[in-house]
Amino acid sequence: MLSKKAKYGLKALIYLAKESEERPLPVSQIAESQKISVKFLEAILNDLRTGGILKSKKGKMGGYQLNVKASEIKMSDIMRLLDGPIALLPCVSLNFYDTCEECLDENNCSIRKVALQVRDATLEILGAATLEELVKNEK
Amino acid sequence: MLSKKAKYGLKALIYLAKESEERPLPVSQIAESQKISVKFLEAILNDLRTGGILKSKKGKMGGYQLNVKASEIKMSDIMRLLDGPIALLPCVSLNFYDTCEECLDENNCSIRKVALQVRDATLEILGAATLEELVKNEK
DNA sequence: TTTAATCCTATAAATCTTATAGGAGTTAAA
DNA sequence: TTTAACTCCTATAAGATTTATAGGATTAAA
Repeated sequence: MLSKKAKYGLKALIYLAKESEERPLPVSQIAESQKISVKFLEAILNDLRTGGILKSKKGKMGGYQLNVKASEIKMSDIMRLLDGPIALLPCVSLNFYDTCEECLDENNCSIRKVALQVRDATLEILGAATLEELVKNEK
Repeated sequence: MLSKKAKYGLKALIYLAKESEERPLPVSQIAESQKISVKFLEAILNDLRTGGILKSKKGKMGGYQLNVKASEIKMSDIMRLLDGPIALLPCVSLNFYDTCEECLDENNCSIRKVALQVRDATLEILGAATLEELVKNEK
């Protein structure tokens, strides 16, 4: 399940992609429009900045805006930054690979093989779902 | 990510499907073979029994065994029983449907549309991954 | 009657999620 | 040059979930 953090982040990014052409938008405005706690959203947008998806401008008239084109931001990128791994198992994660501590034989694990298929299918869909697409599909 | 509970449950079921023809196996034996805490596994197998996947025999010489054929137990069934919803959002869950509390307009949510695609793709794979298949693919 | 099981309830440690609070630093505008 | 409106950083904490552990009631075979 997506965490609230990820959902809030996604909604905020969709709002940003829709509303902002050039000027940055303050957290307070985004939070109000999406009914999100300002302080919580502040932390989320900061994570997205650290992750390279947003850029910020400090001080009065400052705020956040996209750091790259909406067509280049994948839903999988956003989810990874805010929720961590997408895969069902660490041993099939592309970006957060780790062994399963309780695994007795990784090369020969049938659960792993299924998790690999799920990962590939999921990433294909989440990769096609760019922020641009998400905005388009929001009527 | 799969929880340890789900991983343990899956491993235990694979072991049960492989080892047991007719007689039930005690939790202690399964736990030892898979290096799982006996008490924890006890709770897990009980959940699987309540969910209809396992049946149990009490008392001496008792234990757990499959309640239905391995070919009829899907990985998605097991995951639902032990970890709950498979979908990314409650609003696209088949078995645990609920509205997203923070959602302002469900019918018009582009995140939801993607989550729906992911759900369908995931369930297709997890549905094809029956316990029988999992056992086969364990070399 | 003993032994080996499941099954049930309670408790708890650890970790993760979802925040809240306060203030330091930065910048535009008055 | 002061004020107002921002981001950014750290700390704290409540609540939920995960991952167990403990003890004993109940059941059934030997």
